[in-house]
Amino acid sequence: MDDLDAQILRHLGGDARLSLAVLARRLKVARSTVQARLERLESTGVIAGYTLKLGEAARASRLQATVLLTIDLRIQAQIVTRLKAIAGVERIMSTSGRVDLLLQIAAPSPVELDRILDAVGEMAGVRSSESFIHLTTKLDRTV
Amino acid sequence: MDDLDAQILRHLGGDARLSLAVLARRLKVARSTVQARLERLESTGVIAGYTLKLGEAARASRLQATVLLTIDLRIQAQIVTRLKAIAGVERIMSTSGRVDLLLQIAAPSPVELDRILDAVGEMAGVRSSESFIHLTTKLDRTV
DNA sequence: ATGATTTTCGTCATTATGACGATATTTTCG
DNA sequence: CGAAAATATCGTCATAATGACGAAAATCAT
Repeated sequence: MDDLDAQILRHLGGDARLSLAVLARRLKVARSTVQARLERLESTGVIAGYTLKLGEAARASRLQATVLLTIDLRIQAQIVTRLKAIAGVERIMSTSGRVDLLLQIAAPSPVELDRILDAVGEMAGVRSSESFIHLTTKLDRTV
Repeated sequence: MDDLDAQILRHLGGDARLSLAVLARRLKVARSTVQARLERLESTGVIAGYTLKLGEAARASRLQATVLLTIDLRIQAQIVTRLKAIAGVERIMSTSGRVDLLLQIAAPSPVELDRILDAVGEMAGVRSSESFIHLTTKLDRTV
């Protein structure tokens, strides 16, 4: 993970569909160098994959929410497994702090979001849940 | 936004570096059709961009945190502007619920993370802040 | 220093891209 | 309904990018 790797990550973080050839010209190295570097970054698990960022036009039909959960930690693994089985659950993180798990949820409609939030809140082992519905995204420069 | 568009989004969501040609073969339409569709999805703002997902190998050297803020809503715009100026702030969302803003923060070290959290917490107009440091990512199928 | 290992480079055959005119399909409205 | 207009899809060029791989350069260990 030297400077060249970092630059590759930064450029692809900005536009993951950049061609190897263009990237190589920008970084002023041979195309095959970038190709080798990228293969290594992928195979060593530095890069987990490539995805797209939806714009406002698409987010309009997508309600999102963040949920804080405190749970019975003895059955955390079980809870995580059951959360994964819910389609709208997009991210699950364990945290240090007042809560144990942090979820990010997406649903196509308020009704559906409500259904998911209920399902999560009433799951066995979930002691408390608090949810925050996303209104507008003011910034998103997620890597 | 018909079914073909949705399929294009789904495939590129899974792997944003798929070539147009491969994508077209998978969807069994002409490559130029996918090309035209994709150009439209991009120009109409359905797709905001393409980015990469970092794997555990890269996340190891990246501390992340979620922060809940209640603020003086009269100067929300100003606060958002100042938050954007902080390098580690990756996402800012306004929310309905007990808090006003939800931040996602990333830093290369605990010291740096602490510095950012302090800077945010002591910002003028911020009434209260609560932060949750991410320990492990149990699931990430963010679109 | 020198042999081993890793990294970078150049190049070939194959495949993908951008551009665009030609069909086909859908929409509009008399 | 049915013809004109507008969209969408397709096929096909010339150009560019990719994957593969051997050769040259740089780095590392002893």
